[in-house]
Amino acid sequence: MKYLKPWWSDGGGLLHLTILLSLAGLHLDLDLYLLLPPPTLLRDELLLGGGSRSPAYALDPFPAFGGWGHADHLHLKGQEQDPAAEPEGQLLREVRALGVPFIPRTHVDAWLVHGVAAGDSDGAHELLGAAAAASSTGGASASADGGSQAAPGGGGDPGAAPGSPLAAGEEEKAPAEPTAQVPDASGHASEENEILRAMGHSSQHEENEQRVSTQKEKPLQRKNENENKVADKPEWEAEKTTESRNERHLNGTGTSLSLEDLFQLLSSQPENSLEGISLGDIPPFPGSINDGMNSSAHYDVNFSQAISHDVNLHEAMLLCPDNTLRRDPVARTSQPQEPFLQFNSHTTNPEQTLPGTNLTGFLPVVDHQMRNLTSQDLLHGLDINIFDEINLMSLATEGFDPMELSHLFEESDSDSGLSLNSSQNSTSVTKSNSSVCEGAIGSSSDLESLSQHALEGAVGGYYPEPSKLCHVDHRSDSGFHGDLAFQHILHNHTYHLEPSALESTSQSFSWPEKSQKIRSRHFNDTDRNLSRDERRAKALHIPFSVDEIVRMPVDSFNSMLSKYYLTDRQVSLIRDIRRRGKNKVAAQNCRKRKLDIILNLEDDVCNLKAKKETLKRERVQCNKAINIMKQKLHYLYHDIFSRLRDEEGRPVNPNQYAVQCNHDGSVLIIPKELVTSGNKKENQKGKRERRN
DNA sequence: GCACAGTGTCATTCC
DNA sequence: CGGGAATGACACTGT
Repeated sequence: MKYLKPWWSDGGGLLHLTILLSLAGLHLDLDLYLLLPPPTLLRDELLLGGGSRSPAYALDPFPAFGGWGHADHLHLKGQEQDPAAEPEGQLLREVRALGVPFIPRTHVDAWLVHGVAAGDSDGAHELLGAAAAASSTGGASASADGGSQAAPGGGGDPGAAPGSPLAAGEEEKAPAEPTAQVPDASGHASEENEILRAMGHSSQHEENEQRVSTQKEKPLQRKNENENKVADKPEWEAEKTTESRNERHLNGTGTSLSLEDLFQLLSSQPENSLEGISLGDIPPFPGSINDGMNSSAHYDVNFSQAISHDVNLHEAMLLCPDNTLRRDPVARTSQPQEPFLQFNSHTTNPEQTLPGTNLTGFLPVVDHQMRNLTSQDLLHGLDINIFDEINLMSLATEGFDPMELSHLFEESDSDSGLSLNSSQNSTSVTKSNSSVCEGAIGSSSDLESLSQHALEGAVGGYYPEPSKLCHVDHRSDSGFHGDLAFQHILHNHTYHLEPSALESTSQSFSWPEKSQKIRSRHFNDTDRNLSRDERRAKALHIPFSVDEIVRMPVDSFNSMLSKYYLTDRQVSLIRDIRRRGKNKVAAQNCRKRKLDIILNLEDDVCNLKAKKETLKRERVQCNKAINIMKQKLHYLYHDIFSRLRDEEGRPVNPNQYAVQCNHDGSVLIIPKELVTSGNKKENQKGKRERRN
């Protein structure tokens, strides 16, 4: 709480406060979701005519610091606004159709109170008590109003609102753990249980609301898809422009008292609570966050990029390794584990303090987990990769940026497309209209599923890995889970998740030291069914399947590109997909052909070998025949000469005479000398003839 | 841990 | 000249 003034006086929103506190201690990250825009933003929106839609902004939390000027007017509007009077305003429809997160006001209030308690200030108890008492007037209705408002807002994703039956089912377990394992909390166990039960009811109520909103959401999404074909602005641009609008819905209606009173109490706090604190004590935010106002705009407007905060936190950590990002020992020893205890002990009316929020069942669990970890324990496990993953998450949550996504995919190419989990996750979404939010809180297992579900929704098909949330989760205390609940508002319900994927995804929740390992395993499990191009296509919202893109004839392909409005990135990706697809088929054919050639050659070799054997056998047979003929000739010779007699009647010596057969058929017995000489002459004659 | 096969992709060439 | 096929080379993954 001490850090409130510098930021507030700087014009920034409460969000700054939470960021600052998150730097000093992990327990305050939750407050990142308190979207209280700086006065300039509010005025801008007023000028734009959006003020009437943002009762949440109607609050003037800084009366002691000058206020916003229009606060009263806005406040009246916000309180007068009847959810039924504007059930589906165009703006709201646009926002929901774009799947932009929508945070029920009640949750914001709950987190605010929680964040205050986590602030570990002496005045926090009083503030909490006062806030609870103040919210008792509007808190009860806030639970209902906030829930009803959350439903349409969460309509961007059926599981948007954290309320869920699952949470209700787990709510009995959740409170028991911290109570049993943390003796300090035993004194407040009953109060915790009451709170949790109360919030379980609220979450149940919200779930019912979400079911209604989910049905409304589908046609809206279709409408949005159709509009995308015509609209020049891609979704991600539209989302950016509508983020501020979404934020207006964050607080919903009805519970402004709790916030307002709290702020008044804060402003009326003695200055000693702010003593010794200056901006100089606060490590500057690097990068885009240059000053309080800018950072305020950055964080407040893009409340949905809760992870983005973490990215900046990471950057700050990198730039200021010795700064207070790592909680100082004093803070570590003095602050840990107190927030929830304080919160519980000083929340006289749980239902009003945390109206209708699913955080109820969740907080004790997180608390329990956090109790077992020091802030350093949590931060030590965070490496660059984790923050890079968080970057992915930020992409998913903040406006859809095809360029960045594409870069991400390119970077992830080497890791088997780590990029993203995709389609499989979404099945859980469709499945989890009831379960997504249910898991919102309830138990650690629910938390796992929640982290998964929340990821699924990121941005239409582009789903960061659940483990990323896990990393963030470790540092961000329960606040982040609130963001988790927001993330799945962006669900794209067009993708399917296999049941096995659900199981695997639930395993993805782990603490940092294990997350990398499990992350890769999870990715392998969940992303196995999608090629990289398919993931890329979904990430860029390519309205065609990869198969279509690849197999389509050239003419159809070109006409398709000209028929639909596609960004350069989309066209480039489509052409790449087609090229790679064609080449992939070509490579397959090439290999098949090569294999066929090899097989054919092998067949040829076999045939030739067989032929060789046959020829060998024929040769042997011929040789045998020749030998037989020689033998017969030899016998004939001997037979002839045995019968021949010379002029004196003596037998003719076969060694001196030879039988010569002439061409005319005559047979002569001539001396071998003549035969040899005659043969020589004939040979010489033949040679001469051949020479000539 | 290594070898190997299968696969996707890129670069290049050819048709 | 553009698109696609063919193919060598490389990297990655699973067995």
